[in-house]
Amino acid sequence: MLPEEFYHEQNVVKIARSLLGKVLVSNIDDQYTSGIIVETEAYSGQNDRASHAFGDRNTNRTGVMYQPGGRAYVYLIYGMYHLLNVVTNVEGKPDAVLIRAIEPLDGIEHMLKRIKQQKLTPKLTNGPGKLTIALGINLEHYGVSLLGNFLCIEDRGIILKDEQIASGPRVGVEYAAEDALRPWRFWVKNNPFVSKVRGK
DNA sequence: CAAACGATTTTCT
DNA sequence: GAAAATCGTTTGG
Repeated sequence: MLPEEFYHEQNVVKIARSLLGKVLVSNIDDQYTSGIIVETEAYSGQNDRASHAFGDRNTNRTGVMYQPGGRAYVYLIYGMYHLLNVVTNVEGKPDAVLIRAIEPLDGIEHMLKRIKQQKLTPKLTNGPGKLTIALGINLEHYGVSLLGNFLCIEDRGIILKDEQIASGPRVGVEYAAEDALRPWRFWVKNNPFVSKVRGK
């Protein structure tokens, strides 16, 4: 399991890049499931117009981002889907990395059952709203530690070379003015589990 | 207290 | 390509 210090790195973009190839593990409802992280996006605190914490909005919803790194920030989007973020940086610096896609590894049959599918296809986890269903993540896991039983991230020795990693503008943040252009989305090239860009 | 809206996905045409 | 599904958070009166 990754040490607490990993999440305290001050450069959230650096963490987003290095989370690729790590393994996200959930142990929820006595079901052990996991997947390799293949797509992430960095959200950088008060100065990022795309971040929920832009303008120093420390509310009940965004509060966990102000905690020290190493927790999960789970929230509901469009009234139907949960998205999972990894809180980073130190206390008072609301940075987070959105996990957009994973490649299923352990407990695939449990994940298929959760998302009501028969066989393994990229549709299982190739989107931020779907991987949370597959891993059994919901609002009950808002603020849980990534160093605890329910959720954690492991390094299983998967090494990605720079040429296997692509980066570009983030998804769904066109409203964020100049911040929308920042290449803070990272994904593994040619990996079928990376999410498709919406509407194309 | 009421109303609008979003870091998405699926389905239908 | 367009639209619906659906609810906690935010914003305004």
